[in-house]
This record gives sequence, structure tokens and C-alpha cells, in this order.
Amino acid sequence: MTLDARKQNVLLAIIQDYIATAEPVGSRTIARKYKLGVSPATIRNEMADLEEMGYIEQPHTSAGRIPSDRGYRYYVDHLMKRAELSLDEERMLFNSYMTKVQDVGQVLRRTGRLLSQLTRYTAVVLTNHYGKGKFKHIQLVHMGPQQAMVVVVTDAGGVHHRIIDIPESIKPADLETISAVLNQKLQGKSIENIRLTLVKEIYFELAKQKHILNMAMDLIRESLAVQTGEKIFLGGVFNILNQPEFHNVEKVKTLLGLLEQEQMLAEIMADVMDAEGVTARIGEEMVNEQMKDCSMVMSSYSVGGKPMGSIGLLGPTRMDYARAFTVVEYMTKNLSLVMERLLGRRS
Amino acid sequence: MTLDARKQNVLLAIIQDYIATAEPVGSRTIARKYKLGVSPATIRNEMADLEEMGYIEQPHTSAGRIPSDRGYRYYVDHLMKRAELSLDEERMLFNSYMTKVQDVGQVLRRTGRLLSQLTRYTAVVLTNHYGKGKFKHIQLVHMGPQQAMVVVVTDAGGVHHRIIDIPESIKPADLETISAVLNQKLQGKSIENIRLTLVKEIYFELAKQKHILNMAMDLIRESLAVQTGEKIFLGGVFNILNQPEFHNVEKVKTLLGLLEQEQMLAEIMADVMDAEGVTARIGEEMVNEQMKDCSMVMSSYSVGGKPMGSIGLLGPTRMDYARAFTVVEYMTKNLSLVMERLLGRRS
DNA sequence: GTTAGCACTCAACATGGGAGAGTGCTAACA
DNA sequence: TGTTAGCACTCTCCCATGTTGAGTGCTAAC
Repeated sequence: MTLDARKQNVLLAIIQDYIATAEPVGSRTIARKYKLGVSPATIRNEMADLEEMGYIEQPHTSAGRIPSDRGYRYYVDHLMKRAELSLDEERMLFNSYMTKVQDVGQVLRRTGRLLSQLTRYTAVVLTNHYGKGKFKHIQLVHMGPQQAMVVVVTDAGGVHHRIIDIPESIKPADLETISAVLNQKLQGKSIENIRLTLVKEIYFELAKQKHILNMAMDLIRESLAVQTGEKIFLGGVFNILNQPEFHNVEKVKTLLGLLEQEQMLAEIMADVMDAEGVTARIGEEMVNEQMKDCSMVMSSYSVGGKPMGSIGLLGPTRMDYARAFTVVEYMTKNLSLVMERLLGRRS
Repeated sequence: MTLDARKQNVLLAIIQDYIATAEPVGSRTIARKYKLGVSPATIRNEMADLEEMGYIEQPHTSAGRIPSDRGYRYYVDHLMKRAELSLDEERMLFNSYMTKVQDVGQVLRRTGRLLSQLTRYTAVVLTNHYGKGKFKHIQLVHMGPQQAMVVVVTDAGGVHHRIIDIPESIKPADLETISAVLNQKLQGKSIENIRLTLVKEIYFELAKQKHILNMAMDLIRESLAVQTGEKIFLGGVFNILNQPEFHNVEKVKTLLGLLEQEQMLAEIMADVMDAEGVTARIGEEMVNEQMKDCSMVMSSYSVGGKPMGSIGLLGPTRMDYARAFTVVEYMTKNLSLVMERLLGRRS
């Protein structure tokens, strides 16, 4: 299973060249471009070995070789050297992160945009704290004779709002009262734990004001049934159109269809939440059959030591892993920092 | 400029057939499929006339004819009969609109989704009241030692939030005080008019609490600098991939690039806000040179008699205008209704 | 173990007829 | 005078065929 130095060099050359050109790589090309000090014939022999071991494949007899998923895996695990960001890019990132941040969603969206701009791949940003976290504030606002808006703020910086129907007898002042009671009772509780324990207590509290009692329960239930779980931001979806492997509209269509299934993306990325550092899923390692010619490079970010979500880059299996790893790692750190600053926590 | 009945029928046949098949239409096809009671030769003569008048064109000598932009325009203005929705579709729409609506953004997103599902075209939904309307409520929430969240609710159902830096000396209770003052002073004012007039007044009010005076001004400015103007929702962007005219990746890329320029879309649609009913922009009538093989069918919706935004369908010039007109008209009405109900106004 | 030489394979591209769809024109017909 | 049949003509599309060039595997010599 281990490869001698020359085989490694040949494999490395094939992968680098294929990543750069998207064309099958022949023995001559390698001998010319990557001075390994041996002739094409020798390289051919090595290539035959590598093919037998499953690291590379041949699309057809008279073509060069392309890396197999296994080849990429070996590359990522053993051969790859991290790329470095150019000065321009560092400066660009610095500027982006210095401009004032105003809310969590904005940070995540921007992260997605930067990721995709830096790599020309599709960025996926997942938060799993959306609608979770501790309750910070609730506010009922009178909107019309039968409508009120419920606004809930969590300590993770999430703001959820919805409009609910209320009986016409409820006046703005009543909403203030209810808001006050809810705030007092729910203060600092975690959203998940709120549901059952406190509802009764609130019920009794509000019992004093009999005319709003009828709707109090409903309202509480509604206002706490905040959309929970993950939320996904995509960036640079159209970048896949730049990849020669997606010049065929049918492929694009299926991939875009898959990207719309947020649930599936969430699963792929949740998978990687426990892993330390940057991880790659290559080709057939992806859960989904239809994504077998895509790869993802992912990492999870955290605030105050608690993992909060993950970010990733989606590209063809032929993607530039070295660069993707660097960019994802860099952005993970930045994102963690910004989020901590934004939410006023220092870890 | 006016066409006799037979020419109209021929033009109608060509357009209907081309919309259905995306293939140039020949004289034989028309004679066979659309029993006009004359032979192909006669139809050929009519077609030669129509071509000379600029209503149809010939891609090359031995091909059939395709409608020109001018032909489509004539069709839309004089020949088109509105399509009708199928029972299934009516039922589907009814169900969608009956499920509980929770906020304005959700309604607009859903409208976009329905529009695109019903037609397989790309839906564009524009609101121009985003960040406008009357001030309803402001709430400052303490997030960390140096962070607070500002939440602003407008009567158009918009909720805007952002996190701001505050001096460490500000305590949660202070934020409550400020919130109360702001609410009292700003109540019912239109967001656009608030900026200058009231700031001084609030300044004096808060002067009583000297230690928060420093930041009060900044905070007010920040919290009112709500992102203003239009907001755009797109639905079914990838539907364009189903159109044979976009089977070429380059075209898709340029079009998607254009769709990202929200400003431009906003302009196209703002154009149509004053017009009564459903309007079409066909091919070269589109502002943008690069969209000359696309058309849009648009209409604006209103709440309480006041136009609030517009919805539209974007497709190839070969789009099914009859159906697009019907769907857009239907959805405009529905959307206006739902928004009125949601915002508690009856017009 | 390495390399040169060579026969072999196969995709990609160009070339060259048909086949088919559709036209415009002309002349005959009602 | 308007309509139609007939026919020559045009042009795309498709398929079969040939050519080129890149790349391989094998063998024999170094």
C-alpha cells in the first residue's frame, strides 16, 4: 500500500497536472513538465503500476491517465502541500472582515461569498444554532385589529418573527403585558427546554387578565415554535458552470437539484462536525450517489469552544484541494473570531 | 399595419406552434395541424407577406419561420386568448394560500415559488416597501458587555435587526429606558421622515440620563439607517435550464450573471409599476442588450390601494404568454389579498 | 533497472455524399 | 383574381469514411 518516492512523484505530477488542465495526463507531458529525471517509458511503467493499485485510471486506451478517487485521497492524505494566499487576497479578506458587521446572518452570507470568490467553487455555510441558543427577548407588537407580530431574539444573535392572529379584544397594552410576563419567565432559558416546564407557570400568571387567557396558550406555543435546526447559506452556486466537467446542462441540472435539498447538505456537513480541522469528502465518499463526481472540503467553526456550524467548498473531484484546504481553514478561523466578537463572548 | 383575418390566423398558428415545439414552423405543418382550409402553397404566400412586414423570420433558407419580437408583440396585443388554470392548479394554489402565513418575506418567497412551479419559468418578486412604511416598534436587547441588538418593526411587516457596539457602562435597564423613549417618540412616524426632525427631541429626553447620552445619538442614527429601498426574491432560477434555448452553458452563465444584478431587475420592474394590469416586455424591449432573447411578463400588486411591489415571470421570448399572463394576473390578485389580510388592512 | 523503438488503439476532426424539410416560382385552374 | 399543384433549388442534419495525433504496451537493447 505504501508507494516509493518515484511513484509518489509520478502520482503527484499526474494529479497536479490534471487539476490544472482537466485533461488526461500522458507520460510525455510528465517527463517534460515535471523533471523527474527519467524517460517517458519509465514513467509509463510506473503509471501501469499505479493504475493496477487503483490510484489512477484510463478513460480509454489511447488517452493519458486521470486520478481515481483513491488517488485523490492519497494525495490529500500524504502528498498535498497547503497553498498560501497571495498578499492581495490576504488584504481583501482583511478588508472584508474589518467592515462593520451587523448581524449573524450577514456574517454567514459574507463568508459564503468570500469562500466562493476566493476559489471559484460553490460555498456552503451551515449553522446549527439557528433557532437554538438561549432565549434573550420576546416582543409582541400590535399590527392590526386581528394581527400581532411576535419577535424572538436568541443569544446566538438570531431574530425570528412571525405574524399571528389575535382576537380583536386584545389591545396593544395587553400585548405589552404579555410580553413582559414572557420576558420575565423565559429569561435566559434555552429555547429547547422552554416548551413544557414553563408554560403552566405563565398560564397562571396571565390568568389574572382573564380576557387574554384564551389566546395566551396558543400564542406561547406559536411564538416558541421557532423554526429550529440548521440553516444553510450557499455562495457562488453558479461557479460550477465554470468547471469544464459541468459544461453539460444535464449534469448542472441534477447537481443544482441536489443543492436545493438542504437537508442532505446539512447531513453531509453535520457528519464532519466532530472532526478536528479541515476534512475532505472525495467523490464516492460523498453520501449521495449522484454527487460521486464532486468533492467537498469542510471544517466546522465554533464560538466559545462550542461548535456552531460548518463551512465547506463544493467542487468537482478534480478540485484544487491544496487551495481549498487553505482557504477553508483560514475562513474557519476568521469566522469563529468574528462570531465571538459579534456575540460579545470571549473564549 | 393591420392584418387580414387569414394572415392573423397564420401568424397565430406559427406562434402557437413555435411556443409549443421550439422548432421553426413550415407551411405544411400549419396546413396539417391548424385547419385553415387552404393549401400549404397559399400559406407560403401569406408567410412571405408576414415576413416582409416583419412579424416572422427565417433562420435560414430551407427552414420554417419563427416569430420575430414584433410578431410576439402583435400576438400579445391582438391575438392572444388568456389560458385558464386547470382544476388541479386552482386547488394547489388554494391550498398554498390557505396554509398559515407567518410573515411578509415568507409570503413573497412562496409567491415566487408558486409562480415558477406553475410555469417552469423564473419568477421575480420585487417589494419596494422593504425598510419603508411606518415605524411600529423598536427594541434594544442587551447581547453582551459591549453589544446590543436593535430590532425595528415597520407596519409593512418588515423586521430589521442589527448588532451594534455599546459602551460597557450601558446596562440592560438603560437599554429598556432608551427603547421606551424611542418607541414613544417615533410611534407611527414614517421611517423616511424620522431621521432629522425627531432626533433632537429624543436627545433632550435622554439627557436626563447623562451616562447614556454619549451613545444615544449614534444609536439612533444606526438603528434608523435601516436598509432601504427594494428587495428582490427569485424563484425557480434553474428553470431556465429546461428551456431548449438555454442548453448552452455560456448563455446560461451570462443570464445568471444578469439575474444577480438586482438593481437592474428592480429597474425593469419599477418601470411597470404605474401600468394597469399585466404587462409584457418582449425581447429587444428589455432594457438590457444581453437579455434580448428573453421576455418578462409583469404586474404590480398593492395593499390598501397603494402599490407595494411587482411580480414577474422571466422566460425566453418564446415563452407561453397566454399562460404567463393568466398566472401573473391570478397571483397578483392573490398576493394583494394575502398581504392585506396579513397586515390587517382592508382596502 | 532504464530506455529507444515500434506497432497498435482510439478519440477528435474533417470530408463528402445522401435524405429530408422547406422554400419560391411558374403555370394552370376555378 | 385568388388558389393550388408541381418542380427545381437550398440548406441543415446525419452518417459513413478517412486522417491525424496523442498515448499506450511490449520487446529488445543498453
